[in-house]
Amino acid sequence: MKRIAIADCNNFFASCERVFNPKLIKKPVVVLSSNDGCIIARSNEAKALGIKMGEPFFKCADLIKKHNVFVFSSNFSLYGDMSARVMQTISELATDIEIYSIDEAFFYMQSPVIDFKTNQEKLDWYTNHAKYIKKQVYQKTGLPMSIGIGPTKTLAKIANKIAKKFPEFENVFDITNLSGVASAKTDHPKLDDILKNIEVGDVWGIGYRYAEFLKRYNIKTAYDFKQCDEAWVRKNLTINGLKTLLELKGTSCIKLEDNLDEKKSITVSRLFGKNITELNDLKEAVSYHITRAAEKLRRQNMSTSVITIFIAFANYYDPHKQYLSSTVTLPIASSYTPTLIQYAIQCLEKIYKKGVTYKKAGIILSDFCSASSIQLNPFEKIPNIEKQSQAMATVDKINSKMGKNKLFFAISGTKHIWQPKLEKKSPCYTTNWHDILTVKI
DNA sequence: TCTGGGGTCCTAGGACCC
DNA sequence: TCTGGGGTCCTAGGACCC
Repeated sequence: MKRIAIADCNNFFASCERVFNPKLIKKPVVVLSSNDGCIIARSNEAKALGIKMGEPFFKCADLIKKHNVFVFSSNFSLYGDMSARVMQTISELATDIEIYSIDEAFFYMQSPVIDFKTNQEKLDWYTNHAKYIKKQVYQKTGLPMSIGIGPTKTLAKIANKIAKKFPEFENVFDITNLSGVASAKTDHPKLDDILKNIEVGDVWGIGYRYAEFLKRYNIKTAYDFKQCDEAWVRKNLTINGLKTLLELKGTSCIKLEDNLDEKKSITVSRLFGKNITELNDLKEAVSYHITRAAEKLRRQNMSTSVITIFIAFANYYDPHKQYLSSTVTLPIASSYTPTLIQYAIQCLEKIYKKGVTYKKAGIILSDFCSASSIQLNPFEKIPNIEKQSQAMATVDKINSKMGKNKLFFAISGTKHIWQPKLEKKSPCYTTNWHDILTVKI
């Protein structure tokens, strides 16, 4: 039978930095999120120092200084490029690859080998083949990876955790091959032992909220969850929770997907460099975000018919509401920046409250259709789509040649007092502070 | 005009993932 | 306890239609 494997690169961003800088080998390395925010990747050495994932940078600055940790600002063009090479290598050795994130891919494995003595597939084939893939990726990219194998995506994810945790497995673990006893059966006692040692919140699909909820019912481990009543899970954790439960029991419910590269929505949002209160400043920010999103949309050759805008309060004056949002459905799908800005501003005006401070604005485009098949609405004034797309193509061309936002819409303004802090405060930890690689995305 | 039942669409919010 | 940004999916409730 087919196995599902999940491969992911160990400490991906930190490992990418290392590939091009041998000085970093065996040294603690961290990578920061945009806006200097927080730690988003750590090498094993940095983990060993107790630096936590997602920790705000300023909180661990002392620790970083003390242990000469190498700090990098994130460089997404580099990571994207490395990712493409990793995925290319895997796809040459597997069928039906699903690129799940920048550093993870699911793929199927099917043993071509039959053991003639027992008339069964050779169980070790999966582990050996995964080790081969891992080796190839390392040879071609210099990036270390781990691979977990299971009968379902959820169990493969658990196998992947084990592959990472116990060095004796050399970063490859097949949960369908426990002590050489057969295959994809999931009532193997050893599997239950594994699940008893996995916290329920560490199961793929069970997040912080559900984990807290389940703990109130004394469901603490993956094994406890596996014993739950299906109807109860369906009722309290929605259909997705039920799928997770069934997957733990060995029934595959979450299939591999192919064209994940066609986005169904596009979000652009940023915290402001400083809090703002004025409607005009919000308009500038929203227009700017819409402009960026529309560029992405056109690159996908899509038009959108739903725009959502949201603004987040700087202060929690209402614990139940941290932001305001408004959604509009366009009568005719569009990718024409001025049209999208016009609708977005209408939304903004609807929700804006005077006398409140805001820390963030964002926009979401959704419900796409192909730019060439826009449904016209007989009751609307028909836009000259041909002309509009020519105009946008020209703007896009100029901006891609001359630099982002060289040509922009007046409403986006020029003051940009809302813009995020750009000064990448390089804490000069002298000897170990490296030039930040900042590449325009 | 509020009397039954059924369906769809939209919106807001909540959960999850990396 | 959300620290940043970008995604997907599900559900409840209201509006509206026949």
